[in-house]
Amino acid sequence: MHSQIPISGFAHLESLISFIKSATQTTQLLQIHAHLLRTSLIQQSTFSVPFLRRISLPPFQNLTYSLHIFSQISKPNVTHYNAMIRAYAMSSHPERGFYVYRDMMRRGIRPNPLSSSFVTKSCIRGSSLFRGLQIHARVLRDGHQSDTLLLTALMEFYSNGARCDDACKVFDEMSVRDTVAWNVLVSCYTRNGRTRDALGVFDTMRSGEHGCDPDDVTCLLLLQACSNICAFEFGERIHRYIKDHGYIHALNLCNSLVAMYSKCGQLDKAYEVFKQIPNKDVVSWTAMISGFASNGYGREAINGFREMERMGVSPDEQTFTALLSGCSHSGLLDEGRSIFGRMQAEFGVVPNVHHYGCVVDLMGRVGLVEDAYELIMSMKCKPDATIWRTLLGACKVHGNLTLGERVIEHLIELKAQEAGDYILLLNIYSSAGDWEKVIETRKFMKEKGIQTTPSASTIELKGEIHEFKVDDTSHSRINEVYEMLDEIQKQLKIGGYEADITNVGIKETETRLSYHSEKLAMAFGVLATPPGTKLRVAKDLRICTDCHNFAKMLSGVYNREVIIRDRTRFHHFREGQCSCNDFW
DNA sequence: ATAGGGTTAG
Repeated sequence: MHSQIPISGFAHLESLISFIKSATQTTQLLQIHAHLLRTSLIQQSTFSVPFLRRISLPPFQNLTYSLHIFSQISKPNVTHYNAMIRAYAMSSHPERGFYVYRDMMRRGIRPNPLSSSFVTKSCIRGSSLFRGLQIHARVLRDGHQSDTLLLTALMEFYSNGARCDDACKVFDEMSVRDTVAWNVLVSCYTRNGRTRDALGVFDTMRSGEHGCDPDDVTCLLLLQACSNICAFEFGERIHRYIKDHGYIHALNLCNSLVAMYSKCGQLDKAYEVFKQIPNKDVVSWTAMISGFASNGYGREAINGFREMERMGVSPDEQTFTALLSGCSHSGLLDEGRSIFGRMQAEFGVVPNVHHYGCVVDLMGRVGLVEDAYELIMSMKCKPDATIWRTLLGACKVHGNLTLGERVIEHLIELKAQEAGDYILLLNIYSSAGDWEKVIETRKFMKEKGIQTTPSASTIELKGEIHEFKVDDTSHSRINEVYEMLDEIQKQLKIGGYEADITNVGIKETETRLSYHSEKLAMAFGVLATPPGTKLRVAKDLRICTDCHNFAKMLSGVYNREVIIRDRTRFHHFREGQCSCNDFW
């Protein structure tokens, strides 16, 4: 035995507690356990609760042991129960926390706010909606609705179940809101697709009489939100806030800043932050490489990788995903293949679906669609829907009808076919002139009730985010936008633009042409900004050929730089050209 | 008296 347990006397009891709290080895725990049993101190929650805590939390997390201790306590009180609920909530059987909670009430022990807070956690981890609702009802009945920490847990619960409105309701009814509560609100908004509302919190949380200051976590969450919708100016504001509040030395925030600027198409800004990070880790390097890659600078991504090697930082899975995607976006076939080969041999990174996906994209891009198919079939890991979709996209570009049909079969087998897949197939048929199949597929889609989900595009103007969807008329200046769009179409026609009729997404509605959301966003940009202003649009799906042509023409005719970030990459339009070589 | 929270940084 390395250290001795304090034997007796009141003064020693305190050191016993600290001994429990600092125990790092199982032998120590067993020793303490024996002592607690011998002295019957185990019956006192002062000792048994810290002990339970110690063994149920990392590094031990020994649930069997926790249960054993719990059974040796003759009259467990609330705190004992709480410790057990918590242990279960954090275990791989979170739902058992609820059983303990119920058992506690059966024995006539009233749960306190802390019990409810832990059991809510167990519902979150176990995704048990109904039980969570029961707990909320009980919390209200027990009059615990003024406990900020408990209500925060309940917000998380609703946020986790995609019930954003309920989470907001809990938040609204909170009497005291601290920074953590606000952070949960931000996280709730971003996780449930309400990015603009998330950004709005940055200002609302500071105003009002009980205002809270955003902390490092808030900044991290908001930077993510900015990345999602290309909110560059907003991102800059947060960057300033980070500097002003002394968070600039936090590595996670710096890495997030690099990612945010990259995802807003501002590589220079990303690099500026990147080069000032003193202790760059894998994440920093990967963020930068990924920034180069998605903005179409495949060579720079590869150079970045070399530099990273020189600095002695070892790459991981995600570094290679970034690198390979850079190769595919820039059409660097040989480089991509070489990296793919070195990856496992030199760095011991086993290729995953994403890595294969990039190589498939790379091969598909240069027309090696059959080879890409063979590669997918030879994979050790199970092909996912995305990789099949990548190949389907390549089939569309190269007009490979038979392979396209085979790929759809695989998607059907995975039960993962989406509207977009059929749209691609439709496009393959229509560009091949096979109208019979077009009609057939359309009919099939209608029968199966496959509907196209309207995609959204956002554009930021003076820090304010404007969102557009197809046929969406909710924007306050929508009529002007449509007028402007008609005007632009007219101008572009003079320049030789023609709507791509092989594209199925465009249809006439009763009143006006139906435009893709990115066109609406661009038109709004032209309308609402002075001539020459750069337009930055973010889109949640991939841009289509027609909109791509439209943007190219617009950048020339209107002399505007346009940046569109779609689901997979950036398109920098300038003087009638696009930086990408995405087969358009 | 004892006891609690938010972030998969790429």
